[in-house]
Amino acid sequence: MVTQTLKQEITQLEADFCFALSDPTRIFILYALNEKSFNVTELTTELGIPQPTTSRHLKVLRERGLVYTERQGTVITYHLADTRIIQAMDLLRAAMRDRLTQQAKLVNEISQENV
Amino acid sequence: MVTQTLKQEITQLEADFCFALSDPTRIFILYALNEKSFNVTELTTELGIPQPTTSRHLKVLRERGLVYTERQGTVITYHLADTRIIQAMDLLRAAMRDRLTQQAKLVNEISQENV
DNA sequence: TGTATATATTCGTTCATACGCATATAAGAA
DNA sequence: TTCTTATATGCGTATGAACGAATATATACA
Repeated sequence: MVTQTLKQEITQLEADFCFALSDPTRIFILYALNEKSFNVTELTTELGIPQPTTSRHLKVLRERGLVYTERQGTVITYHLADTRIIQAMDLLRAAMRDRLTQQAKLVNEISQENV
Repeated sequence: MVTQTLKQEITQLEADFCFALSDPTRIFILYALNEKSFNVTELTTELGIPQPTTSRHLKVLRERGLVYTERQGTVITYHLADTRIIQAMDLLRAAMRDRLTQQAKLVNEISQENV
């Protein structure tokens, strides 16, 4: 079936995309790039990590199309490819926040019952 | 600095959340649960994978709060915890789709130039 | 050409995940 | 209790990612 294969391809792509988002450093980079574009050295300073590490994370984001680059001489500036990525992250964060609040409420209720 | 630590904690949580989304099978499960709730056996049939595999994926989703469960006798029904997860995925898919379209356009233009 | 700066890659190691397979646990029914 | 069905977990293995450290590549400039 084509449909089945297509479905698998899409979810695979989606998983690839999400994988890029599954690292704190990369999330941080994306939020930073949402504010303004940065080059590798600037990002390295912002993150306080070794430059090779920054480059490697950027490679992951670049290869999967979450960021794109622009070269000016030796300096390569990284840009956020699509603001919907941040919008998606914001939605997830909102869902996450509500879950934590709800959990806290539950814990509270249980400790009340045990008084 | 508290702010720095807090920021790290949030991005870590966010990464955890995104990690749950970084597997095709789990994405498939979430879309399925967005249509209606399923128990483990039903999902196993839907996915065409071994039952232990389904259970393990569900565990990942459950532990990170993307789904929740309800027990009726021996049957455990899984529910999507928050529809914003699907909304976020839809945003990412839209961004992904546009990126692929744009790539295809570029490839096209390049092959035109070479005629 | 050589040098300096910016960025990317390689290598080796460590750690985490996914999966198949077998098995364990949980709940209901006989 | 035993049996059956539903779900979860343990074990061993293979694969993949992250990272530190060193090094390679690329561009500009003298």
